[in-house]
Amino acid sequence: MRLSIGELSAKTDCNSETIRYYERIEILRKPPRSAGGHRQYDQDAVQRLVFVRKCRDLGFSLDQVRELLHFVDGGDYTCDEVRSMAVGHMASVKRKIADLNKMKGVLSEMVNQCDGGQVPDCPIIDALFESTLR
Amino acid sequence: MRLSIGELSAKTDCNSETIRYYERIEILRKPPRSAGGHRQYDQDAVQRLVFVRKCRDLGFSLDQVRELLHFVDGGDYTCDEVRSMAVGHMASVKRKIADLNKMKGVLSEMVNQCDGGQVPDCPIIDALFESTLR
DNA sequence: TATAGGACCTGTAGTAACTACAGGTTCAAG
DNA sequence: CTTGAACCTGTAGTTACTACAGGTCCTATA
Repeated sequence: MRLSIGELSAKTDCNSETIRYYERIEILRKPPRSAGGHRQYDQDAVQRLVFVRKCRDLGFSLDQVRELLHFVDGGDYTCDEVRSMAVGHMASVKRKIADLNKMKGVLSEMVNQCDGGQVPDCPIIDALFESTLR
Repeated sequence: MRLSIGELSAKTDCNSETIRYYERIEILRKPPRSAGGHRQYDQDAVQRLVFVRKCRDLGFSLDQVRELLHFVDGGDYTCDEVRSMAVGHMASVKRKIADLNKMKGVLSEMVNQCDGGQVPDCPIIDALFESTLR
């Protein structure tokens, strides 16, 4: 059974503009069209888009997704290759978490300095003016 | 003592293109110019840029920075206002951390499923094809 | 003082990953 | 057969920079 772009959109929780965008940048394949030019998707297209969205949800870039799809499409990948991409990505996720934790620490320290009164002179602003970056 | 854009750049670890960009979008003030048209910065400009960079390092958006600078410039702010911005921002940092931790969890689970051998069929890829998003 | 070459100038375009139109066509229900 | 929702293409906007191209200025050295 063929799906319109709107139906695919609903099924994958990915909006139609984004689907067309993915097609344009060759993440998704060009689907067949109806007589009037409307896109018609099959089950494989659903699978592929689910794959893409899941990768995106996990923070992979579209370039990384393209690479993963290339593995899948070619069928010529080894578990090793995929695993090392995943491990590398995990490392970058960990770095981001560490950075954000550092931010959180500084922010909470700043907020704690501040009693939140009505005085027009704020320890948070003062802290932001200090030139000791990080 | 007047600083050239390159000197300001070195002092604040913010590259010259970015400084000009900040001026264009009215985060930094237009500095006076030399006879030949080169920008000349003073100590206040250094302070202001340090403030901006520190905010950015803490993850504030440029719009938020603009708002904070508006407080500072006007002098008509209360600690309450600033504090509530900081608290709001901290909440969004916490959300990001939570999201990334979720990603990390899923990634590490996927990676653990995989022994990283040479077989061309990978549990990570399989997991990415599963339609259960999040 | 002439000159070389680094630093500076403006303006535009590119990046990532979408999103939001405008202006037009097709589809499907009544 | 009509109507209006869904679809089509193509372009431009978003964030926070970065990277030129093509030209001008500044300053240290000969």
